[in-house]
Amino acid sequence: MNVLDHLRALFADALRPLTERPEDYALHVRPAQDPKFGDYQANCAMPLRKELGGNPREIAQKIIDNLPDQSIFESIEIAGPGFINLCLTSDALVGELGTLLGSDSLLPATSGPAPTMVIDYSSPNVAKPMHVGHLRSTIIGDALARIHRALGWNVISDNHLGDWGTQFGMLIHGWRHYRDDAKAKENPLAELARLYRHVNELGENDPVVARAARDETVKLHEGDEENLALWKEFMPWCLEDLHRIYDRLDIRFDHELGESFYQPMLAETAKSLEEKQMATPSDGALCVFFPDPSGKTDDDDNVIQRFAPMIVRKADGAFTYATTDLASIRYRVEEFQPDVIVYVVDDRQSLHFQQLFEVAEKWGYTDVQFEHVAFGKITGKDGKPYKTRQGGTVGLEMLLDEGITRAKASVDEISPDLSEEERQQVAEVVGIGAIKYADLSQNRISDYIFDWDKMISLNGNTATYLQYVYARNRSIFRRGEIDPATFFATLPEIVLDHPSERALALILLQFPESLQQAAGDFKPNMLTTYLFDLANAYNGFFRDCPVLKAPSESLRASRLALCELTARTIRTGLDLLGIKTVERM
RNA sequence: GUCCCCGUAGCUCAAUCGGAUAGAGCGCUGGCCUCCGAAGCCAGAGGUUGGAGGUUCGAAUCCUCCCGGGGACGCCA
Repeated sequence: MNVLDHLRALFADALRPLTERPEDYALHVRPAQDPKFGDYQANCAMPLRKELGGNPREIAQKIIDNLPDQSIFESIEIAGPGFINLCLTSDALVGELGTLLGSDSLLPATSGPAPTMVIDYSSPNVAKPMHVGHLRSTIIGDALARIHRALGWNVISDNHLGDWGTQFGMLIHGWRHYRDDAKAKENPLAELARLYRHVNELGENDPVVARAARDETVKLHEGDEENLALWKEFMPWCLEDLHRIYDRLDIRFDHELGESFYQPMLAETAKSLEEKQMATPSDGALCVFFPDPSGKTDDDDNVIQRFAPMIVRKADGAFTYATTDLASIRYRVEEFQPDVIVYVVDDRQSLHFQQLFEVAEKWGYTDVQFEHVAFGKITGKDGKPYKTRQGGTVGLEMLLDEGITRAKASVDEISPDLSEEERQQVAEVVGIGAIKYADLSQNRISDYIFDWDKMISLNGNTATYLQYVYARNRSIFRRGEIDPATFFATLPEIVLDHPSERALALILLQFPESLQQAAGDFKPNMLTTYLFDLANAYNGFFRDCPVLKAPSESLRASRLALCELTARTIRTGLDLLGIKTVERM
């Protein structure tokens, strides 16, 4: 069981006679900020004083007296204005570690019905090369999906592809007029990419071409059979192209329901909004307005609007992405019955989502929680959007290649003893891991400065550092010629005599807490911070406590167990971030 | 003009619904390989958390105002 949850349950019981909201106050139990305060601290007495009055230290004492079971505590002390500092017994820690070591999973079994989450991320436009702008949504979304799954959620990941946009007009126009049959036959995907770039370039200088491409899009949307046939021909090639990149990133989706999927539902969506009198005609378009609830008017006697209107149908009859998003909400709710729908989309679309969620609620979707998980942009060291030296967009594929190339150069230099094949494998794991971790380790809301040297560095809070700690850990088992699977078939007794052993033990038990934190706030950096802290605690242990040369067989086995649990935790934690590990590097 | 996000060490960033003395990395200074991987570890210096008020036992965190940066704002998605 998760230690923190256990302590909170204990304190909730102790608080029950004192307040009507024991669970709320029990949330003030948390890991100690400083080891000198103990392992955990309960900060419930001070806020409770607001409700009960009196002296918070006396309240703290009452809480302690009410604790139903104090056997897991080495000490319980009241400090300062009423902090309750808790120190766990080594027996309690050892017991939990033993359970973990003997279990297949590092995570507590979940109880109760699993909540369902639909998570929408990545969402590139097909038929256009993916670029650096798609990176954050893809990586953060995938990590959040994995973390929630690990915590027992029923997670449905959905890639809301842009597969019905103007790029198809360009492709269709290009296919008709500039196609190279030989190339199209040999590699249709490459030919499509070439045609897209070609028409895009032509259109920038030639209004006639731009117009022709737009007309093809309109024909497609109107259901023109020939254009629809071409669309159906192109789509598998486009998807194949996307999946190749997702494979490299080790990312998969449960669904890829793009704009085209919802296209048949849009008219009905608009109609429903109109019937419910949520949307009204305005200047030929169909709009949802957001009047200020106060009913205040401006100088021209118009009711003040909180936002610009959401346009459901344009004056030319075309539907907008807002309509598509509403249709997708209806579909997702009916199809998956989610408790929450999460959108991992950049921060610039906050207003759109604010409007979308408000309209959805009004439309009747009140039993589902909506979350916009926003993030900032990727910039270069100059703080401007990340571009190539020539000022162009950085392709995602090239970015991955460069990460691997840079990692390969490091590995070649540092580990010449590994075979070329193994160095290449290591480079791929390190390169991709570095790119992902650099993104995930930062508070997602800030802009993030893309810096190759920093992300592949072995110093500091990087994937490479964690992978290195993991590999060093595994080398202990290799050097000792110990196979973990057979060695731990009989569980050794764990002893925590040295402070570094104890510190490592404590943090090992906090892995589930870090996941809950990361999941609760949709902040993967909570998990990266935990893994970095764990790696540092392990380094302290590794420095202070010889493992293979431990003074006794039993201590050796105990320390091997701590190594093994550390390795499992780092491996699992990185896996939940979508990052792989290698046994040697 | 309205609204949203951000402002923390020289630089890049953390900080668990408000908690004890605000923490890391880089860079800087010094120390550690007859010792399980030195791509490493340890120690040190470095702060008026943009500013001013307020709320309270307690504020980087909440409220108000101001300054600075970014972004969004009717027929693109």
